[in-house]
Amino acid sequence: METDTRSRILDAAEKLLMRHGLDATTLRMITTEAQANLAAVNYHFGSKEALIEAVFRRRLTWLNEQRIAALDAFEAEAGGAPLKPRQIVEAFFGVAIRMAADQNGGQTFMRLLGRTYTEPTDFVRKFLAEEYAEVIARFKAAFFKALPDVPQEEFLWRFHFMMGALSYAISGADALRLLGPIDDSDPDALYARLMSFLIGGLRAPLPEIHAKSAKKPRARRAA
Amino acid sequence: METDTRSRILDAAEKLLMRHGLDATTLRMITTEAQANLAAVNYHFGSKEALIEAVFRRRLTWLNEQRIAALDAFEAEAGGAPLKPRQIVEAFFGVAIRMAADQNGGQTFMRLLGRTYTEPTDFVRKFLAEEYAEVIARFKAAFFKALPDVPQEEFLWRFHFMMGALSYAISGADALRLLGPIDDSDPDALYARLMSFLIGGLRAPLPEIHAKSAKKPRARRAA
DNA sequence: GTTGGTTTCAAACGAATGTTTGAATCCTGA
DNA sequence: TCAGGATTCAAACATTCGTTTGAAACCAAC
Repeated sequence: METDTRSRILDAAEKLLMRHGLDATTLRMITTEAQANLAAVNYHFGSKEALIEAVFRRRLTWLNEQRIAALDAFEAEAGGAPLKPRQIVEAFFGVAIRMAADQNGGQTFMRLLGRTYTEPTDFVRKFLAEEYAEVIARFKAAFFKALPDVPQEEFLWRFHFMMGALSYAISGADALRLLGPIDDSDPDALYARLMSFLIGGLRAPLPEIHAKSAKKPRARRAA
Repeated sequence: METDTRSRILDAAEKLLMRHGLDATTLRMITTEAQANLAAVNYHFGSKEALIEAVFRRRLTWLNEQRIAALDAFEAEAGGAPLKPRQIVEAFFGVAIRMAADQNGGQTFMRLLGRTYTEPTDFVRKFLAEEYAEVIARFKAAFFKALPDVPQEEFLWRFHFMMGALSYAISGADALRLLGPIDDSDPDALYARLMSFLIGGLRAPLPEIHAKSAKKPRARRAA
């Protein structure tokens, strides 16, 4: 390829980290795939950890900027009024699912991101928290405003469940093939499927544990 | 401890594999934690891979037997009639969430299982498919019977999403803490929360994509 | 008490890991 | 053209990995 060594290493690392995980991916695998010398990683990035961090930051910063931009657009359109839950879900998860459909590295990265969530190394969790701080705050506020009758703790759990569904939606059909033959080639279909599921879950009737919590007992339906 | 070396190794491996993943967990970490000699793993299990397989089989077989038993009970009670989706969800995910609440190893194992789903090594995927074959077949049949109006492909995706939500529900608050302070100490509450969410997602309105054929669509979409 | 099989132990094995080194090579600006 | 920083390269660095070995320790049966 014509691209420089640094970019080739980032691309190769992204792909191999997605496929084999953070620990099982060796620098020799990466530099071989990138057609670079073994020492190039330490020359360009300093260490393996710094390379991994660069791989994540390269796309994650952009992803969360897109999320915030989408939220900004909806809020400008609404002009002070609470957004519809569907819009907030679209801004957060829709952007992610669309990036996961991008065959030019976006898909690889999103799969890597999904699997990293459940195998957090300390140093990864550290800069992941950094990268997510702002977007989390913005979306929490938007959701709380849009769903005032859903207890905040309940919503946080549902958000967490939604992240899980997203992660599996993106993770590729690896685990899916346990269920049998299935077609995962249509990103538009996946987008529509996930959206329906997420909104169904988000707006499900509240569980019974909130009855004793002295809230409004008749607010059985979310929003 | 009173337990024998073999059991101590299994317990230590389960705990450390959950915390650090399959590759980052070394035999020296395991044998130190188990207060056993390094060679004990190869003596009792033959290899690191065989140990990992033993860790999974020890509890996964039992878990899936419980799932099938729960399904059997519901089906016997229904006597040929289709089950309620809520009952099938309860039999599959409820059993899992209840095992994840068991502080005596069950929680550790379920977290390990959840994270392994998104980091499948070849040999793990192999016996995971074995262990799941029967239970998947049973539950697919039950769901198809209970939800005849949901296209099978759509349901498989929803089942996949539900697995993702379960995985995150179980995975502990590691990723959750990104969202802010939250209480994950009440297993009953978690059970109720997840059930509401799953059933809400499972019964959500179908997405718009089901007009086209299952394979390559000749006409891409209706207008 | 001695035997024979089971289990534990310290030590070492070769292979693979991330990193470092210092010389070669490339490339740009004067 | 040539000097000098940027980049590449082969080789070696010290560790750590999973596994193997052979002797020591344990333990029930006779």
